[in-house]
Formats: sequence, structure tokens, C-alpha cells
Amino acid sequence: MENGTDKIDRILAQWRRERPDLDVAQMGVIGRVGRLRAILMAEMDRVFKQHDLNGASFDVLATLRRSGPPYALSPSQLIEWTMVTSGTMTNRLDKLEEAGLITRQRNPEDGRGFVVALTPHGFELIDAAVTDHVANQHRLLDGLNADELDQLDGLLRKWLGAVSARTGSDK
Amino acid sequence: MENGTDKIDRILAQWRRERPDLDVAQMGVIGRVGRLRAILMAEMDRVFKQHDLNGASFDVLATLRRSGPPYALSPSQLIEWTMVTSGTMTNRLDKLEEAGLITRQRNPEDGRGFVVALTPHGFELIDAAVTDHVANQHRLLDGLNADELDQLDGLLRKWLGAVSARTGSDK
DNA sequence: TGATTATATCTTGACGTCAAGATAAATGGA
DNA sequence: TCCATTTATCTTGACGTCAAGATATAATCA
Repeated sequence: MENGTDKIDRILAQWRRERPDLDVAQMGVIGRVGRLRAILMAEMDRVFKQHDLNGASFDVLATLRRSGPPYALSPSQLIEWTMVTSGTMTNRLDKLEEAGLITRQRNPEDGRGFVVALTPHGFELIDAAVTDHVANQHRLLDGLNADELDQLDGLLRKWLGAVSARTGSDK
Repeated sequence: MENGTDKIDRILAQWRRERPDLDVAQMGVIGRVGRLRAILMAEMDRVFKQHDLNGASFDVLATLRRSGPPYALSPSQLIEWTMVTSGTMTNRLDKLEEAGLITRQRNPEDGRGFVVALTPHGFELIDAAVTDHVANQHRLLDGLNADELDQLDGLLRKWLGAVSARTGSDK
């Protein structure tokens, strides 16, 4: 199973011909991260769709589910975990509420805030979806063996640590 | 500089507590790809913006530039390289044409098609932008040494090959 | 040649996201 | 106590993308 030349290699070859002054090795790595992310997203979306979800709604429901009983968080907490803006979260919660997967009640201890909670239906749905999702993720990574998976995780963790330290993202 | 626990680790820890039946190692790797992609995109956008571009317009101009003289491709070819839909490409070309960075002329040999070409201004702009872009990519990867970069590229290449073989993407 | 099929591109409507700003409630002094 | 500031959330308008379909031209083949 030789690793032949792919689309990214062809892009790099064009740059090397047209701009031999540039070292495009880094472009290859970054480009592959982008392509992988696009393919992985598309594949994961297929499983989400089987449960009438998309990446956005899965993200919110999963955040509530893994937070543990009583499966309830404030919009602010959801914003922090999912790293979207408040406008995006409002929009997501509107849809999920309308679909009957969450409830949104005023926080009795803080009149500015709300408590977002999974409904029983929302709990059942996300629990089933996440089971399928994890199985799908295993499938998407079965081209690498255990050692390679470990190596890859280590390198990505180091890289992510370096860039988020500098850019101040993550915490 | 020990690699401490990050947001992804905290997410995995929650899942392990709430759903100990699931093996979430793969979720960690896939999650890190997603986070990295988001941070890298944001950082690259900053450089694009310095040239009055965004990722979309940079992508089109760069594809024309690296294709070599006469720096002209059909919308179909641009669609193939950039992997967007025809509607997206029409929209991108409209903006670039209005900005004077490309021209769009009917293909004299095929009345259905067009020839999209860099203007002199478009050429100058993308040539300067790509120089800064590559320097920026080097900076974004300077947390890894040469060996690690090589290892990472190999693993990503193998993974990408495996998933795109199965999903039929890429070519 | 004429009719069918394929190709190239554009159009339309919907979606999810963001930035900026609006609103309302809580907090922290003076 | 009252005002200024901060915090939590929602609203609005713009953007880039996609899927589906419209249009026009080219290619095929009977």
C-alpha cells in the first residue's frame, strides 16, 4: 500500500515550479489538516443526519449530555464549551427548543440568565447518536494502527499546545 | 514545557465519566484536528486580511497563480482545484472581478465556458500575499522540529489516503 | 440533419455563522 | 441608596456556502 501522490502533492509541485523561492513543506501539513477536517466532517455529518441532527445541534446536545446530571447548563457555559458566539448559540437553542430536545427556563437565581436542559427525548436521542458517532470515528481512524494513533495524537497535542499558547486561544 | 491537559482532554474526561462504555481515543485525535484547523484558519485569515483578501479569494487567486502562465483557468478547473460548488465559485468570481483582480471572458472555443485570468494587479497582489502566507505558515509550525514535521506529515498523509480512498473523495 | 443527452455556468433560496449593538438584570462603589 | 459598570442573552444584518434547478451551448447518434 504505497502512499501515492495526492491532490496536495500536486498543489505543492505547482508552487515549487512557479515559486521555487518558497519552502512549502508547512503548506502541505496545513493543507492536509484542512482536507482531513473537511472529509471527517462530511462523514460525521452522515451519522448526525441519521438522527436528524447536524454538527451544530449534536455539539450542543453532547455538551449537555457529558456534563452529567442534571444535564443542564447556561447558554454562557454552552458558549464556552462549544466556542461559538452568543448569536450562534441563541440560534442553535431556538432550533433545539422548537424540536423538543431541550428546554430553556429562566434562571431563578439570576434574572439575566437561562437554564438549558435536555428533555427526556433529547437525552435518548443524543445518547444513541453519540454511540453511533464514536463507532463512526473508530471507522474513520482504522487506517492507522494503535502506535500510529498514539504518535499522531502526541504530535497534534504538541502542535495545538504551541499554537494556542501563542494565539491565546483555548484554556 | 510539559504538555498539560487541554480543553479536549477535559471533554474526553467528561465522556469517560458519563459513558465509560465508549472508547474516546479517536474522538481526541479528530477533535484536535478540528481545533487546529480553526486556529490555523483564524491565523491565516489575519494575513489574508492584510492584503484585503479572505480564505475564499486567496484560494482562487492562488490557484490561478500557481497554474503558471498565462495564469488563466476555466471556472470548472477552478471548481475542481478548490473543491467548492459551482454556485460558490460564481459568487467568488463575481467579487474578484468587481475588485479588478481577475477578468472573466467568454471562451472563444466553447460558447458555454469562460476564461478566468489574473489581472496584473491580481498577479502582484497574490504574489505578495502568498509570500507572507508561507512565512506565516512557517511561524504556525515552528513549535515542531524538522523530524516531528516529517513524522506528522507522514501520518496525516497516510490517514488522508485511507479516508479518501474509502469515501471516494480526492483524486 | 434533428433530436437527445451531456456539459458549463449562473440563479435562487436556505442555512449556520459572526460582529456589533440592544436590552435587561446584577454588582460595586460613592 | 443610587449611579456606573459589568454580565447574560437576544437581535440584526451581512457573509460564504450549498443544493437544486434554470439556461445556453456542445456533442452524440440515429
